[in-house]
Amino acid sequence: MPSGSTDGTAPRLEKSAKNPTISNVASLAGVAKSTVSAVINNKTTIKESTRRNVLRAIDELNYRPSRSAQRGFRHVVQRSISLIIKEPENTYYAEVLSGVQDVAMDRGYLVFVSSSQGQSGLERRIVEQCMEREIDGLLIAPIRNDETDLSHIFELKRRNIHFVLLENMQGVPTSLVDVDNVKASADAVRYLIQEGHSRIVHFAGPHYSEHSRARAEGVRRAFSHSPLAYNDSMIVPCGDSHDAGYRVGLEYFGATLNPQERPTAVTCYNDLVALGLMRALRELNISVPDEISLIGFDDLHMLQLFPQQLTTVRVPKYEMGRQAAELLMRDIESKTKAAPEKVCLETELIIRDTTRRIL
Amino acid sequence: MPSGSTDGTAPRLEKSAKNPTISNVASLAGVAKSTVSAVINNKTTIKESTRRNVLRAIDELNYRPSRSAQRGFRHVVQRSISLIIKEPENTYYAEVLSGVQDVAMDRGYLVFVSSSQGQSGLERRIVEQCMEREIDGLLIAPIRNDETDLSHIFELKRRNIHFVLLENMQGVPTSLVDVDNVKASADAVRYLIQEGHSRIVHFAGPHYSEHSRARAEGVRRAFSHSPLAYNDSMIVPCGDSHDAGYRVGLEYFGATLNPQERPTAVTCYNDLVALGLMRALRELNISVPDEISLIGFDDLHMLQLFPQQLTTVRVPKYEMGRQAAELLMRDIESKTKAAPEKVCLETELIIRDTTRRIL
DNA sequence: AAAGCACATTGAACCGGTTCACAAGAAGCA
DNA sequence: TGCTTCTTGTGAACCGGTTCAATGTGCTTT
Repeated sequence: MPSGSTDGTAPRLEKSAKNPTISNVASLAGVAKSTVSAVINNKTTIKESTRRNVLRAIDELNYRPSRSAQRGFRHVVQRSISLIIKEPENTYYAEVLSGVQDVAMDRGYLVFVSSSQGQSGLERRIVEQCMEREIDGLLIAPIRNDETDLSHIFELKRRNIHFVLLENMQGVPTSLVDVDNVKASADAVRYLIQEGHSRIVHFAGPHYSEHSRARAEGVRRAFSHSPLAYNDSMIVPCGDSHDAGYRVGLEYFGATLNPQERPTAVTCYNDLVALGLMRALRELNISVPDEISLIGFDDLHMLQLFPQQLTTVRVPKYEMGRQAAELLMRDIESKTKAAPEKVCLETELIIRDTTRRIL
Repeated sequence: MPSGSTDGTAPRLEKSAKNPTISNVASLAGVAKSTVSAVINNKTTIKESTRRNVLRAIDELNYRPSRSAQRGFRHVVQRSISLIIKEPENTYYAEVLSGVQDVAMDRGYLVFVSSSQGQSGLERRIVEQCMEREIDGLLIAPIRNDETDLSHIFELKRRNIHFVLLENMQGVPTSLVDVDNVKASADAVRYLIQEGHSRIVHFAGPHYSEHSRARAEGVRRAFSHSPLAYNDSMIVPCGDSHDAGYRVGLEYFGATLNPQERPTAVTCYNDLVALGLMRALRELNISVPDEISLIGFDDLHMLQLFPQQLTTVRVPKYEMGRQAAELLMRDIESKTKAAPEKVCLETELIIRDTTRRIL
């Protein structure tokens, strides 16, 4: 009996807008599910007329096979990880990604990159989405590190999903790859002090970010180890974008144009802020480094493009990506649960053209 | 009988390294699969002792639920799309992503970004990986547009998977969002000719890229509509990175230091190349724009950061991202197959500080 | 006409979870 | 003791595909 009801189940073709299944196609074409499956998978045993018949039914229903059922649940090693970055416009993450991707490719993994756009709500949604999928592990550059809701992170732990952080999160005992931000920032300030600067300020990043707090803490620490006095007005709230650096720079230095009062040196949360600030100072006709010395943080690859070479703290971004990916994959591939591992990489202060000795 | 074999199936616990399933856990704990499922999903109807017993078994086997079977195949709207970019270090894509993400968020979609790192083999692998997953559609900035193997693209069509290109691919009839690169490039050259330049060259991008070929073609076209003669040496093979612009610039202008012979203006494949070239010219002590006028392409947001403002062709990157995402989502959500749609956005030549009138 | 064979198609079992009606045992109550 | 109610756990059915042994059909061959 070549036509009629196919399987035991008789999935009638509802005219509603639900997504069609292989059974709908089979019943419309008057064949068995397995025949439809064979057509879809280009098996050679299908008669041309049957194939056309089935294809017509597929087309009529606009059928698309569900990928979640595709492999019959056979245990497929998916070999993919997801990297969650904060901000794609910061090429910092492009350099990290490069390291991640190199390791991943070597080991046959694919890397998905999602941007949380600096919004922690988005970070949560991305993490949740990753949990829904067959993703073997996550690398996360977390946005917040304060007392806000970290439940998505704990959910990852509860579900035994592997992840490695690219920035410390207090109270989350997990693997981590980072640099010693406090020390690196303190080194930069100490250098300025050595060079004779005494009026130094720090253009700080977002208050909720761990990197930002650590770098501000570094400034404090450098002063406390020096004869100079520290006070809180040395930390200027700014942000993490070049736009923030530009706007805050314009406002801050536009207000005190008297060279006797204003700082002689600024350390910045990151290179982008420093570049934005440089632009503001250029507009205000304040010379760098003659009137103000400037230090960035990260040593972005693109600094090379600028005519004036920024003094900055080099962060081994590519290497961080590599090591984080390696850590993650070791976790994924070891069948036993490994203890969280913290990797701390070295930074280096790169002296270039935006700092000058005073007196 | 509270303990013993559970279901009809008796999945014995192999000591091999295979991934454990919920049945293995159930049989080890001596309960039904459904009980294990209830524990995993934090149902309240489970006695504390049972819960602990099951959790112990889960822990012992190091069990992780398979996410592909998680939702019982109920028709879940995944609502996620994947954006495949060429090169993360080019902030061009960060701006496109921004537009994509804004539309996607509005509509409840999540965006995965993958970088093909300029390697077409990687692009293929990423596309294949996306096909394996529950991804509703793809936005692709294709690397190559020559006669190489495009089977992964055709496979997408065959499988009825929605995708929109961000750069034309010959012979692939599909939806597309782009600008008129030929016209935009010709406009730039025409402007230079109007300003009195006659020795103009174009630093071209990779030969296999459609954008690159279209922009070179624009140069040709501008000359053919002018009294000046075109010849092929006006197209200088370069690349798409600032590094390429720098190296080729050093070589090209290092070779002909005589100002009488060398070009007075250069149009570049993109802004990155132009910035790299500017750096090379700076090192060669050739003044921009006094000795050489320079035009970029893209109008990257980060151009603002530079002391010298680059004249360039503005490409509406954010808008391209928005429109491509909207096109894709319309495709995804319409049950019927829509005809491919080509969207062509407007460009604008932005005159800034790197071009000058001659004579 | 019977046997043999290739080809095309089928249907049941399966993948690894979730769901839910129902059952068994304990506790409460008359 | 008998009846109801509550708590806890069960097992079959199901999700949407794939797989493969078995079956049916038509064509040759003997």
